Amino acid sequence: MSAPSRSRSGPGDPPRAGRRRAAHLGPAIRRPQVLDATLKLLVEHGYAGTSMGAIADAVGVTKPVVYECYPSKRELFGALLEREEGRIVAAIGSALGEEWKPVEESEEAYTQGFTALLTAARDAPDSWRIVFDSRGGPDPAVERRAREVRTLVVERLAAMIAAALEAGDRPRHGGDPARVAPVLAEMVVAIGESGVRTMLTTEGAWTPAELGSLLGRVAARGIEDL
Amino acid sequence: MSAPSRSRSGPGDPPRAGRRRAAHLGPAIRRPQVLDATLKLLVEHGYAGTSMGAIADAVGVTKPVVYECYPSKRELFGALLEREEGRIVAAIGSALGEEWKPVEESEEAYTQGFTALLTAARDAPDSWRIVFDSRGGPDPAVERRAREVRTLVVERLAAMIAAALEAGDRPRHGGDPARVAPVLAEMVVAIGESGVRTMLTTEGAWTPAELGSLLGRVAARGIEDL
DNA sequence: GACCGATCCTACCGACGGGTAGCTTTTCGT
DNA sequence: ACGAAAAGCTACCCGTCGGTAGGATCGGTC
Repeated sequence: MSAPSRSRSGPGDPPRAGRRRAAHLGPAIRRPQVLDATLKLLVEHGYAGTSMGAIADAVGVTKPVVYECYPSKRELFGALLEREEGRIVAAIGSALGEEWKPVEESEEAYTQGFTALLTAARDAPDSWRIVFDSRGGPDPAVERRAREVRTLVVERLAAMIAAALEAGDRPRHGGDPARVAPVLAEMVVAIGESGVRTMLTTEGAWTPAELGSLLGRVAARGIEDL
Repeated sequence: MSAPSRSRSGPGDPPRAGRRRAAHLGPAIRRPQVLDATLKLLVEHGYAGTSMGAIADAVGVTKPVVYECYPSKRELFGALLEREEGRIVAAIGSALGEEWKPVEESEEAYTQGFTALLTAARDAPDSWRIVFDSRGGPDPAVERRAREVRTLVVERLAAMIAAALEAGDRPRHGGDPARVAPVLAEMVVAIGESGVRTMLTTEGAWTPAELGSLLGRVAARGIEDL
C-alpha cells in the first residue's frame, strides 16, 4: 500500500511486462484518465511518492504518453487540483445553500447541509481528501491553492454562523460573535470531516441522510444558545 | 516551504557551503537531535519528501553521521513514530482521565479534557500532526502503526461515550448507543483537532483553557439528550 | 607532545525519478 | 489499398536519493 514503485525489475526505465500496446485514444481522451489515476495515487502515496511512471502504469500506458497530456508533473497536479477544487466548490455551494435559515430551523439546515456534503463525499471521497488532507504538496503554489479552498469554505461558514449568532436575541455566553464564529466554523467543518471518515470506515453502515441527521442535530444543539 | 532539497549546487553530494565541522558529540547525544529535525521536516514535506541529506543538513552534520545514529531511513522514522506515539498516549491519558464523570458534569469533563489536549498540542503540535495527519507513510508497517494510535484513541473515547449514553436514563433519539458512540467519538476527536488548528492559525488569540471551555460546551451540549 | 579511539567529513556507488529524442504502430482519409 | 498524420513505445540523459568506504580531525590520556 505504500511502495509506489511499479513492478520494475529490468535495468532501464521500461518494465513492459507483457502488456499490450494501448489503444490510440489521444491526449483529449487520456487527460481525464490521467487525472483519475493521479488522484488515486496521490491519496495513497502523497505527492512525492507518486511518480510519473507509476501514473503511466496505472493508466496502462508509458511515460511519454502522460507527458503528451501534461507537460510536467507540476502542471499535471495543478490541473488535478483545479478539477477537484471545482467539484468541491460546487458541492459546498449546494450543501451550504445561499441563505442562512432562521435559527429555529437551524438544526434542519445543518442536517440538510451535512447530508448534501456526505452524499457528495460518498460519491467522490478522494476529491475531499485531497483538499482537506493536503500535506506534502506539489510545490508552494499548488499547495497554497489547496489550503485556500479550505480556508474559503471555513470563512464562508464563519460568516453565516456569525450572522446567525447576531440574529439570535438570546443571552450570549460565548463572547463576541466575531471571535467565536470562526472557531465554530472550523468545528462544523471538522464535524463534517468526521462524518466523511465514519462513512468511509464503516462502509455502508450509515446512509448520508441518516448520518447527516445525527451530525446536524449535534452541531445545531452545540451551537444554539451559545 | 516545499522544496526539500538542500541548498546544493555542486556536482557531487556535498554542498559544504562554508559550514564548520560539527562538534564531536556522539550518537547518543545526536539521536534526539536527529529525531527533532526529522519530525520538523516530516511535517513539512512528508516522508518521501524528506531526504536523509536534508535531515543531516538540518542537524548541521553530514549523512554518515545520521547513519551512525540510525541504520536506515525506515528505522529512523520508526523510532520517531515510537517517540511521538509515547508522547501522544501520555497526553491522551491525562486528557481523558481514567473514569467517566457523571453526566451532570459532562460539560466540565469535556472542557477539562479539551483543555489538557490543547495544552499538550500547543506544546508539541508536530507530535499530533504526525499521527492524526499521517499520509504517505514510510512503509506499510510504520504507517499502520500511526493509524492504530488514532484508532485506539477513538475507540477508547467511544467506549466512554457509550457508557455515558447508557448511564443516562433519558429518552434516546439517536438509536442504539453502540452504533452511535463511535460516530460521536470520531466527532469529538475531530472537534479537538479543529481546536488545535484554531490555536495554530490564530497564534495566541486563544488560551487552551478558554478554547477548551468553548469546545467542551459545544461538545457536551451536542451530545447530551441525544 | 605524541598516541589513540571516537567522531565527523569527503567522495563515491547503484537505483530511481523527471523529462526527452526518435522510431514503430495504428488509424483514417482518399 | 496506400500513404501520412496521430498516437504509443523504446531507450536514454541527468539529477537526486539512500547508503557506504575510507581518509581527516577532535579530544582526551599518558
